[in-house]
Amino acid sequence: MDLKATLLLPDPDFTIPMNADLEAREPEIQAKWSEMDAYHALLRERKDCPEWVLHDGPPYTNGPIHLGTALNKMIKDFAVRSHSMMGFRAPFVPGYDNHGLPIEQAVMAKFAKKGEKPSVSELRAACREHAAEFLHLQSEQFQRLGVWADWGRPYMTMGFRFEGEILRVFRRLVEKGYVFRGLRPTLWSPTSQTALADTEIVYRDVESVAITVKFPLAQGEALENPGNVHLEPSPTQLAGLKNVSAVIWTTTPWTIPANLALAFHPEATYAVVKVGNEHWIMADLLVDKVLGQAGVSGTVVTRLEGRLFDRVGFKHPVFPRLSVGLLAGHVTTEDGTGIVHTAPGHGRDDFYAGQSYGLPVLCPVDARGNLTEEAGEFAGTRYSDCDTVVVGRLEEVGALVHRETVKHSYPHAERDEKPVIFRATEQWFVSIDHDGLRERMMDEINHTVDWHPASGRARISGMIENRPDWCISRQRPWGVGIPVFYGDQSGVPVLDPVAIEAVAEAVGREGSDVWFRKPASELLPPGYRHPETGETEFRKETDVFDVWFDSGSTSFCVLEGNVEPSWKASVPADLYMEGSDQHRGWFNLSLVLSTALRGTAPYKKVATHGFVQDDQGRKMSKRLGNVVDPVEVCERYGADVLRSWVASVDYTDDAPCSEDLIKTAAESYRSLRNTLRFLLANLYDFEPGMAEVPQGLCAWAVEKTAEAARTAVQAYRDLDFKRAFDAVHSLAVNEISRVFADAIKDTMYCDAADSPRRRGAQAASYSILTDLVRIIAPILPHTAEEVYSKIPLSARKPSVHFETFPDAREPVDVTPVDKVLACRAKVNVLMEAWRAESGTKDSQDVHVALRLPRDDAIALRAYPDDLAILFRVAHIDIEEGEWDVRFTVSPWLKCERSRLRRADVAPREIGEESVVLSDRDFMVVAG
RNA sequence: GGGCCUGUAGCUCAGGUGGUUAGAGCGCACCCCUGAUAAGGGUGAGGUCACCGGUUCGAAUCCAGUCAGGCCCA
Repeated sequence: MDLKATLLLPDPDFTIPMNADLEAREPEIQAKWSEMDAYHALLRERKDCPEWVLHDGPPYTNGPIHLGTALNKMIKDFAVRSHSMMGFRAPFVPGYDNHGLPIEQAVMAKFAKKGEKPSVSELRAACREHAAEFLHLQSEQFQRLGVWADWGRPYMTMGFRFEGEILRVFRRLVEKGYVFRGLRPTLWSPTSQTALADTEIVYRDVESVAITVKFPLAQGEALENPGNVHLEPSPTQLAGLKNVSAVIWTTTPWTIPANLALAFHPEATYAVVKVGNEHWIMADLLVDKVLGQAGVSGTVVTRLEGRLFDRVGFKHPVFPRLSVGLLAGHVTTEDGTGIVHTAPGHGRDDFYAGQSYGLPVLCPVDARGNLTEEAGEFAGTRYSDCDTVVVGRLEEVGALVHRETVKHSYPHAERDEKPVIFRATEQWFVSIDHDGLRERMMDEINHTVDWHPASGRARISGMIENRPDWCISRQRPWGVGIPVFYGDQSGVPVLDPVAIEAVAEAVGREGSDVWFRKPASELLPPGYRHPETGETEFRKETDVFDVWFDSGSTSFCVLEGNVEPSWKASVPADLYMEGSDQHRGWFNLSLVLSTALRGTAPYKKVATHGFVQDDQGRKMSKRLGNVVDPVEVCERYGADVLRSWVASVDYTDDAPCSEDLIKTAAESYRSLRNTLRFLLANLYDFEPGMAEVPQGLCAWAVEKTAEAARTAVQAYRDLDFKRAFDAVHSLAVNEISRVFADAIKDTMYCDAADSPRRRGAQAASYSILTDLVRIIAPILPHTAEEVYSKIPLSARKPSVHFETFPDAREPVDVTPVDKVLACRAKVNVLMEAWRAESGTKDSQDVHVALRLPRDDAIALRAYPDDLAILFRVAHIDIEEGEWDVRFTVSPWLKCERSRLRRADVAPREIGEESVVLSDRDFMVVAG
């Protein structure tokens, strides 16, 4: 007879297919989600729940997504989905960062290709279009990853209302007195009279005049002290020495008139060299080189540490002015003299070094590159002519040690290939020390905000402690115009909240183009008068905001709901989650604006992730050909496989990825999927409530699942997705597949359909499956949904993602079964050896005579299920005593139906046929 | 050059307050099953815990340094 037909085998049509075919299946599932508007439906489902807000940091819309942006959005999705399943109402509004130089340059390149020179408004329109194009592409790509978010209403920094709200953030800063105008060195093109960004610079080799110059030690004469710097006495080592000078070297003689300081390295050793009747100070390591170039000889009189020159007064070689000694880390002893001529108006290092000593930003060079009145006797000289004028004067006063011509690389403007200069220009700043802002930020960092990993605190506090005032102005066209008017005659800026609000309204309505399009008279309230000068004619600021001002404002523009009411969420947000580079970026500037205006950080917790590398720890780059494209992975393997990869790495560190690692992730995904498939395949004739979970192995498996669920939920709470996934995967492989699934097969297939034992095993499978599917849902949302849709549930939500995690129950003591399994492992090792020796292939043919200590024997005897099934053998005898195992080949017949050897297996008559069956199988078949 | 971080089996990762033969999953090898079958089960081989010192009765674990890598800055 056809015994196979009498078996209750798993139904392959009922369960999920083994071949996941995710690349086709996932888009179908996603289509269902968008059909039911799952994101909003879930928020409605949780409308009375406590809120948990992850505020999205906006990616820049200058290209398609890459693995890094994908990883970022996926772990955010893990966090949002898991918190929703913890019972929170967890909205997620995705955002995009649209303004800024990279887009502008990409667009300029397009124009250049066509040989066109766009006007500002044409350029801005093209930038907007470019940003919108990639915004839409990124949105599609993020959705393909399975990320749930308010995709229909994302925030974008170029949105009209968003732009208007940025201006209101500025207005509030002005009201509180944080905004000021100051000088700062920028790369400046004297030929086109404009500031340039770093990326618009190319470096070319040029020949420059390099000079070595002496700055005499100040000897108490009356000198102008530009920053009113508190001076320290000169080092005792110099006492009694005559004609002492610090020696510097520079390739920009035109910056000598702007010199305000001499920078020493605190840890370098400096030598005092007697040359004739003079004493020259220079780095010890460079003495030979400097003297050699100058063509003089000298002897080292003494040596001293650089730190001793802190705040020591020197004298400008030409002007009756102090040049103060200061300490700076950027000083090197590799070239020059080890003492750096410092002109805060003409160099970045110089500027910051000067800032920390309170020096003014002296910039005696105008927009065309000519020296100004501030350069005293040099006024009117073109900067490039200083090579002769200034150098000649230095020679005259006897300050010039040496003059040479050097070849070195020097910045040039990309557009006209002409040299550029560092020149301090007027810029807008946000003061970091106004109203104790810096201390208040430090307080938030150290006492209020939670950092994950904990090292984030140290990292950002170092940056906040040392950060200079924030320069928020950029001399660019693609951004939000800084809403400042200048009196047409006086040039006095208007920082008036009323005027700013008027612009904010117009921009919120018509977009930031309006600032560039309309004259001041149409932007200001009718009859507006300059608050200070009373003027009625104005011109507009041409600078735009630093893009970090845009994105730093999101806690106001998005979370406060002023731009879009439905975005309104609790502030501070529960979590910000971005790459660790954002300690300097978004976390930093968001903190500045929020603490200044709101008095608190915008976040309760900050989590950071590392960067994606290849599997050899190298950066991903097109050149190395080691780039993994997330969209391509979705098409070839599926989003859930990519998400498995994410869950397999420690994202707080750099994450390795490669084709091989994706394949590994796919394997681990398949093993989990197969366990789900098996559990589900045996539920085709089951309904919840048919049976309770029986004691023994079933109760054990259910408890192991509950344990894994507890671990996973705690891990989700800790944002430790790897631990959550590991817990589930390890359970599915070790406990469920290897033990439980294997042991219930006989019951499932061979018992009568309604046997209590079979229904009990189904009840256990059902319980395990419904737990598992919820625990994996945040990481494998498509697979969870697919399985969930097929489970014969008593109460069904519209989606598995509307469920909550399994409730934590009291742990059940399953140590008796653990003990049995430990014995099983021990027996397996010995049996493996015996089988090899005896040539017995199948463990199902083996009788085991097991002698073991009392405790173990009790556990085995108390095991309520079939021990032989669990051990995959024909029979087990148990006696107490010293550990010993004997194996023999079973003398019993093999049941033709269940393929088990048992004592009761014998030939039976069924109709005309004789079939070898066990009692159980005979009963089932004979009915 | 500075700040922060990382370096444990072929791969991805675990290894509170230092203490028995350093663990897991994947991969690999061998074997079994062929009623989860482009599946499943059993067993096993793999590690100078980056390197070099130090503290200690004892260090993957603490300290100093070196090397390599990453992010940010200079």
